[in-house]
Amino acid sequence: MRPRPPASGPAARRGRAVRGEDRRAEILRATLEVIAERGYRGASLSAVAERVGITQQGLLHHFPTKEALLVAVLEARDAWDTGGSRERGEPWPLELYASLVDYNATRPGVVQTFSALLGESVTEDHPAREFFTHRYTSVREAATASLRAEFGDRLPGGLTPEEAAPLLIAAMDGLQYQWLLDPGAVDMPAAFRAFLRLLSRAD
Amino acid sequence: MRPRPPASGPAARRGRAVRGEDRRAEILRATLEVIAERGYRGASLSAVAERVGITQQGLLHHFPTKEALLVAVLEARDAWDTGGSRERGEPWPLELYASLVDYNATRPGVVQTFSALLGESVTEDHPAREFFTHRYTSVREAATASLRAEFGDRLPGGLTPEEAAPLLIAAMDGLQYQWLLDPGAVDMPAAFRAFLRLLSRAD
DNA sequence: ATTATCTATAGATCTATAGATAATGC
DNA sequence: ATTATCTATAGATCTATAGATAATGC
Repeated sequence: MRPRPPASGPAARRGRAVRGEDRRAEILRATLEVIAERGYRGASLSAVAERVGITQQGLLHHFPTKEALLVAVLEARDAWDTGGSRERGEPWPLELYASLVDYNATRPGVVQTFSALLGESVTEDHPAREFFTHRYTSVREAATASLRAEFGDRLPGGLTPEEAAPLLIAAMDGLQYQWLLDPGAVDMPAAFRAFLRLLSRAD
Repeated sequence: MRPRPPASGPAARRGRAVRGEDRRAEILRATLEVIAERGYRGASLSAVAERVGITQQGLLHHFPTKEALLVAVLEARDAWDTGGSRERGEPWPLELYASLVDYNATRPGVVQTFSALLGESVTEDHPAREFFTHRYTSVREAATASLRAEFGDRLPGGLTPEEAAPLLIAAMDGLQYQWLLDPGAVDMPAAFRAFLRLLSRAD
């Protein structure tokens, strides 16, 4: 993110060129929307451009290829959940994971974009594959550190932090799919807190 | 599945027409492969046909549309994991879920097909969406029954079977993504058994 | 006679390039 | 002068339909 001139009112007024950074931000937002609706492979540049109000060729002025656009989306969203934003610094307390799930329950669009991309990323040569592979390595490490800070080398349930961390992440991701498919059938935040109780319970 | 004539040796000999049921089975197998590699939206009829050794138009003789092909794949695979095969009858013992995860760890292709479809299914108007929605309802019910059979109305960890069931499914699915992205980093069967210990441990 | 498969092709897309025109900032 | 955007278009696909030909089963 480079510095940019002070905001000059609502961008993208029809028929007027918009400064690069503003336009880029608009495009990234529109891309997130379209990916949520159709996935990356199903997201056409035209659909994104239409939502921004420019032509597909105009869009390619800002991002030279479709893949570059996806990479930019992933970088701009490097803070996806517990992913990038917390590489360094203190480990999150477990309560913060629960808060994150609460927050996600209020923004199905973002969760849907993330879940659609994660699903696609396991297919061959998918441009988000490496991103997600690295992200999960980093997220598991972060969760391990959180669990160790909370419980030391052995959780009340008997697992080590290294054993519990992938499960904590899996529970978050897996619940998201169930919730997206049938929001009325799964109380995602409650289920995740139940999982945390399971981990924490001294009993 | 209708009855079919006894198998007449390796099907699909080049330049020879193959009987309907055999050909259909070949096509479904090839479709599973291509979906694993490219997802459903990325899977072209030509790619499937090429793998079977016929033309794309020849494929459409057996399945009139691409969507009909996907539906047939889903129906043929209605036994996906704990999905369809166990609608009725005795609930599975928990150990059988662990065995299923062990088994899945030996067939990444099937897991990848499933995971790619699940990911796509949360996008709009995806033809597998309804299938997965129903499947998860059924799988949660099955898991609830298993947990109740094993522990009664309260698990050792303090949860009810209804609370624990979505977590059990989420753990399976979530671990699959982590494992597919980085098989060396996640011991999927061990992690899942750790989750079951967490649920079961009386302590 | 029916089933399987092929060739030909329509009609929609899709990504990307080339080059012209318009708007903006110095 | 640079940036943003457009029109035109190439070249690849993609799904699906129409109709011809070949193989199979009765």
